[in-house]
Amino acid sequence: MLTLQSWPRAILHLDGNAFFASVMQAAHPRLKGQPVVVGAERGIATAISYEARAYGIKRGMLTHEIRQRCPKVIVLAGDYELFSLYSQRMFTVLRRYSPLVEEYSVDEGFADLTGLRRPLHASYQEIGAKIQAEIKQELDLPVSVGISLTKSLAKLASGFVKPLGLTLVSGQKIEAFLKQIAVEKVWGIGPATASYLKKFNIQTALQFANLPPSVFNKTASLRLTKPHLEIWQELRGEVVYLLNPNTKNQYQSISKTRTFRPNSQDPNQVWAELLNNIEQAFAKARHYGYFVKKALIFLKTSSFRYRGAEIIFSQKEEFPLLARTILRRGFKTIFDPALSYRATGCTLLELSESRREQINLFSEPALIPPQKAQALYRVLKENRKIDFAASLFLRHCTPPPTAVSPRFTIPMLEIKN
DNA sequence: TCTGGGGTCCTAGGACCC
DNA sequence: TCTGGGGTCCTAGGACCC
Repeated sequence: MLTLQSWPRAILHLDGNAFFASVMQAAHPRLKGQPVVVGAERGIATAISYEARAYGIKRGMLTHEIRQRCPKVIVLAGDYELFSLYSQRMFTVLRRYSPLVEEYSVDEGFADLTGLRRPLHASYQEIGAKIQAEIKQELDLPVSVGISLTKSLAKLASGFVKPLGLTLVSGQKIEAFLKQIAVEKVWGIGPATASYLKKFNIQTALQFANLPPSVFNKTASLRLTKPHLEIWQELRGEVVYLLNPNTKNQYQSISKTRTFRPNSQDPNQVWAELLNNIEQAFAKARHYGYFVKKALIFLKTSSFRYRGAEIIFSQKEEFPLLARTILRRGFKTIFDPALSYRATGCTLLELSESRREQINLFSEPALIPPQKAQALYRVLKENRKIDFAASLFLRHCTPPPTAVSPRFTIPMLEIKN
C-alpha cells in the first residue's frame, strides 16, 4: 500500500550582502575595496559596503554626516535598473538548482531543495556552497546562505554569518542554534513584540520557541496573536509559510510620499507637494493598469504627527484630474494653518484592473470627458513634465458649481508618534 | 532609533442587522 | 437610563518587513 509521508523540507534562504553597494562595486571595478554608500539621491544611506561599515556608518544616516565620519567615502546614487538586472541574474543561478524559487525581494529569496540531493549528487550543504560560489564567480556578488526546515529558520540561518556565510540548521541542531539568537532577530518579531516578551523574561529565540502551546489561547496571560503562533511553529520546524513562486506584479495599494525641506506652513506649497504625490501615485497605478476607487491623503507635521482623509471616488478613477475637486476639499479639511508640515503623502486603495462597476445614478458628472483627460495626460507624459504641467493645468481648471459630491469621509487618523 | 520611502497583514471594536 | 444574544462587515490603527 502506498503511504504518504511528509518529509522534512530543506529550505534555502539567499541574502545578497549589502546588495546595492555590492552591485555598484561589482559593476564598477574602481569601487572595489572602497567604502561605498548608496543613497545620494535621497540624502540618506540605503546600502553600505562592508568597507564603509567599518567606519560606523549605519542605514538611514545622512550623507553629510557620513562624510564627516569618513571623508574618503564614495556616496553614489542608486542605479535601480542595474540592481534589478543583477537581481535577475542572481535568481537565474538559484533556479539552476531548484524549480521552486521565491523572489522575496530584490536582494533575497528562497528555494526549496527538498529531495534534490540525489539528482544533484550533493549534500544540502554542498548545494548551498555551489550556489554561493557561482554567484561570486559569475556576478562578483557576496551572498549569505541559510538552509533549514522552514523559511523562518532558513532566514535566521542566512543572517547568522555575514558576509558570505553558509549555515545549515538541521532538525537536531535547532535548539542549539536558537539559543544563540536574540528574540528580536526573528523574522516577524519587531521592537514592540520583543520588548513585550522581555517583560516575561523571554530573551532568546529558543525561549520563545519553548513556550507551551497554551500561551496562544485567548485566555492566556500573554497576549499573542496569530502571526506569533505561526512564527512559533516555524521556529519549531513546522512549515507554515509556503514558498510563493509567483513573481509579484500585483498591488494591494500604491503610495507616494515625500519629505520636503524646510518645513512649510504655506497651504499652496503643501497642496502642490500633495498634488505631486497624487499625480505620481496615479501614474504608477496607470502603469500597472489599475483603476482606483479610494485614496488616502495625509499630511505629516513638523512634530511627526499625521492627519489624513479618506476619499472614496464616485467611480473608479484613472486620472486624479477628474477627482480634483474632492481631493482639494479633502486637503482643506486636514490642513491646519497653525501647523507647519514636513511631508505629504497619498495611498491609493481598492485597485482593480477593470473599470466596470455598478452604475450610480447620483454619480458626479465628469469634470472633463475621460477621452480628453487621456489625451491630455498622453501629451504631458510625452513631454516628461507631467507633474509640473498637470499642476499648472489644474490650477486653472474650475469645477462646475453644480457637481454632486461623492461620498467623502473626514478626519481619520491622528497617529501618535 | 531623533526618524526616508514603499509596502503587507492583522485585530479590536463600532455599526448594523436579525 | 434599560437592555439579550449573536452574526457580519468595515475601518482605524498597530506592527512589521525590505
